[in-house]
This record gives sequence, structure tokens and C-alpha cells, in this order.
Amino acid sequence: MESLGPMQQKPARIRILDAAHELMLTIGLARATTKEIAKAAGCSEAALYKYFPSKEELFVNVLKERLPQLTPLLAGLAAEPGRGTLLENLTEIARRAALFYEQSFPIAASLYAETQLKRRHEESLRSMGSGPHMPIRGLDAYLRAEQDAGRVRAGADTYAAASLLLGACAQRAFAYDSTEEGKPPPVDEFALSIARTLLGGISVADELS
Amino acid sequence: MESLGPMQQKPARIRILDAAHELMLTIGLARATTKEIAKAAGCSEAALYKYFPSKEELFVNVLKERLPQLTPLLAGLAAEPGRGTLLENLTEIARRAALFYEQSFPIAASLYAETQLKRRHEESLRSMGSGPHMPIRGLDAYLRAEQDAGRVRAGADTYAAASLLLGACAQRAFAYDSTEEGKPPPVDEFALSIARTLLGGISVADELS
DNA sequence: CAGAGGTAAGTGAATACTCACCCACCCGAT
DNA sequence: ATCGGGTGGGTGAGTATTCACTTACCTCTG
Repeated sequence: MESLGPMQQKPARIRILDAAHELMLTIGLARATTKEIAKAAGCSEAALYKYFPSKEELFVNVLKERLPQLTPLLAGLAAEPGRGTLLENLTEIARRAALFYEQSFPIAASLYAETQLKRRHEESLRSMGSGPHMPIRGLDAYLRAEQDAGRVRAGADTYAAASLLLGACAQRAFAYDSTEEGKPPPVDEFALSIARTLLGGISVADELS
Repeated sequence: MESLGPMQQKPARIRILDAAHELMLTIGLARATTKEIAKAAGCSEAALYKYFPSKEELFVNVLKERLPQLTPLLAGLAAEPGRGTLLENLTEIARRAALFYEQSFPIAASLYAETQLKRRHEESLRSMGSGPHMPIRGLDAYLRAEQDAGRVRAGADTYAAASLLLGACAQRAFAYDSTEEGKPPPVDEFALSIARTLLGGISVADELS
């Protein structure tokens, strides 16, 4: 029990993970060196190796512990179809998915620069029963449940619909570059507009087969 | 006039760009060192600097000269709405977009590891009047043209529709990891299914407002 | 004193980039 | 014909720097 005044010092391990996470987002994975991480965490380089056996292991842990999960929400909704309106549910899913991708995409994308690290991350995800295409499957499952409940058209391709909705959310995270004045649309109206459009389609009424 | 037999040697500059491109895709941007590039191009490291002032400039040129363009197709279609059926056109757009993202995504994504290089690339794109969100605008323009021609429902949100279609295509390039047995769906049937789903929507008929 | 938490000062390897030089070829003056 | 020299294309052998990681040591606290 320290009675230190400021006492803002979280445990070193946490500070290191935070610092690594922050640097990955700002200066990028390649420039996130041990020296920079140590400086940002307020400790020495050697301290990193007290908590993690290697830099790669440190990054794997950042990915494992810092990236939010999307699947729980989807699983929850699929468990009880018929709750709320379909539009409300899809909007909420889109909203959360957009926020999820906004956070995780820059980090996940930078793995393409280090194919070895990417493979290790994918392995780690798989062992947790997760993976980059699990959200699509989860949303697909929810839509089929709603289909069985009669709230989604019988002939609809639920997998395609899931790809469309989540794809739009993911794309929002990278289709807008940092400097452009045309920043991404606000998440709330974005979510509502794509959910509504996916539900209703865009073809003129009398062309519906 | 050389009468050399094999004479398969393309100009060195081309070989260097090809080698850099290839290495970015296979071992990743981070491991694509000057030594590796030189080896793959069949020349010395020093030769790289005869053609490019720096490694970063080399990469910028790979991005500029090797990544395919998507906008021309969209511009062409928007110029003459009413040609072909809407479903055919959207399917073709989705097909080409999916192939485009399949090629360009791994490289574009790895830029997130080098934020400085990323900014330079975005700048270069902007100066060419291009950019990551131009495809969405282009498709949006095409859809509005079809809307004016009465082939897209008057109230439809064309921008949301464009986000959905292209988002799904982009997501296909990264939502499926390399080792998974569940590889991405074949591009032709993928394109058709998302185009059809976007056109028709998924809600039951009598819920259409 | 034992041991956890932490560090200063390295180490060898790798990296981007440079420098002095080579060589084949062309061209005009001898 | 031949020489001298410029020139585009290319290289081998560096250099300074940076990187991930280690070692030997310190300093608290129980």
C-alpha cells in the first residue's frame, strides 16, 4: 500500500502494453521499437524483457489483450431473435462494428507488413475460436435466426447480407485518409443509413422478383 | 542491337520495381530490405540508388505504378446509365472491385506499419486526383445517374449502397486468413450474390415502407 | 539476506546508404 | 585506323547507425 501522493503509476506491465498499443497506432508497427516503447512506458528497455520474452511476444499480447471483441454482441442477439425491431438491431450492430473496426483496423492492417507476426496472430485467434471472418458468420447466424422467425425474407441470402453490412463498417475504417477534409461520416448516421439500405434494397418496387 | 540469345533482361529499373512489388506481397514491407530487393532484381544494392534516391521513394513508385486503378470502370458506367441491366452492371462492378482489392489490399494495408510512408502515398494519390474513397464516390455517382434514369428507387440512399457494395468487396480481401480452410468465396458467385442482395434488400415484402 | 523489480552499458547483427571504381561503347580529332 | 575521353550502367567494399536483446549490477522490502 503506497501512500504516494500522485501515485499515477500503474504496474509496469500495464504501462508497457499501453505504450506499445499507443505507438502502434501513432507511429506504426515498424517504428515502434523497444527503445520507443520503453521511453513511452517510462522504464528501461531491459524492463520490457522482465515481462515479455521477446518483442514479438509483447505485440502478440497487445493484440490479444487490447483489441475489443465483436462476437459477443452478435452471439447475444442471435440467441434471442425477435427482440426489438430488425432495423434497430442492425443499426446497433453496424454502430458497434464500425467502432470496433475503427479501433482494430490500423493495428490489424499493419500486420501485413510482418507476415510472420501476422501468421502468429492468426494462429492465436484461431486457438481462441476467433478470427477475422467470425463476425460475418455471427451476423449470418443472427440473420438466419430472424429469417426463421419470419422477419427476414425467406429467399434472402443472409451471408451476402452479413458481408455487405460488416464490409461497409470495416471499409469506413480505411477508405478515408488522414488528411482529407472528407472525413468518415459520423458513426450513428452511418450505421442507420446502411442498415436501412440493406433492409430495403435499392431497386424500384415493381422490379422486385 | 544485341543479338544475344536469351536476352530476357528487362531494363533494370523495371526489374527493381517488380522485385520490390513481389517482395512486399510475399515477405511483407518490413522484411523487404534493400539487400533482398537487389538480390531478387539480380543487381547490386548500389544499383537501386542509381534509379531511386531512397528506399522510400522506390516504394512510393511501386505503389504509383503497380497498383491497378478502379475508378475508370466506374466513370465509364456512370457516363452512360441505362446500358445493360442494373444487376449485370452491379455484378460486374463487384467482380472487378473484389479483384482489385485482392491485389491491392495486402500492400495498402502494410502501409499502416509505416505511417510516414502512408502519408506520402496518400499525398501522391491526392495529387493524381485519386484516393481510397474515390471508388465509393464513383459508384455513388453511377447509382445517382441510374436513379435519375428511374432504375434505382427514388428514396434510396445511393451513398450507403455504394459503401455496402464496395465494403463487402474490400472485406473479402482480408476477412479470410491465409491458413483457414474456409477460403473466400469464388469471386463470380460472390459478386452476384451481393449485387442481388443489395438490389432486393432482405426485409419481408410487406414491411417495405 | 533473499528475492523481486529495475537499470546502465553494452553486443553482435542488420540496415540504408555512399564511395571509389570498372567497363563497354560512342564520337570526333589526329 | 587509332587514340583520348566522356558517359550511362553497374559494382564491391565499406560506414554510421539502429535494432533486439543480454549481462552485471543496484536497491528496495520483508
